Amino acid sequence: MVDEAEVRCEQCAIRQFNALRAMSKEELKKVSDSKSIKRVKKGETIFKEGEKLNGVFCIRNGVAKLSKLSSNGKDQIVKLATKGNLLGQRSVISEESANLSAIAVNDTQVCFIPKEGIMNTLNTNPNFAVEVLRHMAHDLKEADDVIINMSQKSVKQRIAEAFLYMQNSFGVDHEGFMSIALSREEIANIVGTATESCIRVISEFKKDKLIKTSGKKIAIINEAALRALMEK
Amino acid sequence: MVDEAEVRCEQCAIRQFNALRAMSKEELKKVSDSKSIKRVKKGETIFKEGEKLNGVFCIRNGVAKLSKLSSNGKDQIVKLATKGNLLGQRSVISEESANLSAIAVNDTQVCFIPKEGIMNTLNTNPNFAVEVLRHMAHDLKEADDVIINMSQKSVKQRIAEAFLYMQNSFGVDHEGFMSIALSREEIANIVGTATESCIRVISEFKKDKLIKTSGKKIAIINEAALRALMEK
DNA sequence: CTATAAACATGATAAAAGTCATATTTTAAG
DNA sequence: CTTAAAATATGACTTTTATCATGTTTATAG
Repeated sequence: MVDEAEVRCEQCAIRQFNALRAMSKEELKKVSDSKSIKRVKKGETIFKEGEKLNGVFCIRNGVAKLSKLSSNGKDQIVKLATKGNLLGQRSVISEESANLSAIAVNDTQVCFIPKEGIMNTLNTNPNFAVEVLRHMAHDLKEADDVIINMSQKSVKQRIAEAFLYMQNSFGVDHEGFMSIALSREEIANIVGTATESCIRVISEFKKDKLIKTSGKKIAIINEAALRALMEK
Repeated sequence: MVDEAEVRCEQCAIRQFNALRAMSKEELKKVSDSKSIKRVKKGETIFKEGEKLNGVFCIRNGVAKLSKLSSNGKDQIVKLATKGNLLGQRSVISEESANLSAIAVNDTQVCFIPKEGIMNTLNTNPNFAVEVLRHMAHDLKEADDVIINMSQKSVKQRIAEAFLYMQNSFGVDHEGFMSIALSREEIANIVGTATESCIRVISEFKKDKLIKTSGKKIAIINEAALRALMEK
């Protein structure tokens, strides 16, 4: 990770996507003074599970995966985070070490915000606290839904859902390929299956003309069918 | 559900287990004036997924299951809630309809607290907001861990873990049987498997002398082995 | 550009889990 | 107490998914 300092939070449009929008001008100024920007290259770690975090990370651009090592030695990706998402909030608030690791999926810029600015504002500005709460409530709902999917849907359905989610969250390029390009192994780690199983399903989807691929890039070509398959 | 009113929140020891502990005397008084106590019999619904909630439910005693219907028609139990847990918080805060249903696992008493008391306090008392946040952060961590278990562990491991969790959270009676007695189907719905598969694993656990049963009641007789199996 | 590793792909097989059928036991209603 | 319904149990079989082996393609370092 490389440090630098260039943009002021007050001018930063990205904060509209997260709870920082509820901070006052003065609070934001303090945060901005204390923050630092870091460049994280693809595959580099932003923080590791078990680590004590001294602040939160706001993603300026790029995508990070939040994952945890299971006792069977496999990594499970719990969530993909992108522009505007705050990482490490949960750990800072509950004053526990990080439950998940955050690793850059592609080259990424993050702002590191020391926890003091966050905690002080939390304890004095109810608007901010409620806004953080709203985001956490949303995350919790999403997590509950992932539990349902993991336990009740087949690997094929989960991969279909993952593709629809990725397309919806990260968009497509001019040729229709999804902007986010994950390895087969990463996709397997999102849906919680073996890499080979994941590859097999992708091959099947290609054969059935639900998707097409070009290297790591994937394009959905029959969204309706993929959606039907997902819902079964 | 039957309504009544008898106990004051100010005198209620249960609030020490949840975010209401961070309310001031006056705030608590208001909540207490507006709350109502309801008795919910085993199997009765406290609220259903999709319902708009006008407040939160604080469990006085008994156990409730929080579940959601999957598109394949099966119920997935996401969480068991017991004395002191607040239900419906997430929906009230994010002003969305309930994502989960809450159903009494045994005869239960809950206090219904209209959302106004909660939201007003949230918007004016940062201590309370932070306390709610802390609880939600904890729930989120738990949910993430459930995702890992669901995707990476076998049915046998998940059932072993469920038993250890149940014993730890709800305790045992004088004969060593767990105080909470779930049906095989409910256990299956917690670990996300077919009822028959769940029954088979329980039979195997009995044969291997890891547990013993008496009707619905289950007692762990070899915790160490169960724990080893869970971690694999 | 070439060597080497990593990622992708696919077959063969095994293991895990689901489904369907059918008893047996337990529980609850009358 | 009896009877019907629900829950538990188990066998037989199918489907899904994991694992291991091996080949092919694609990326990357030098």
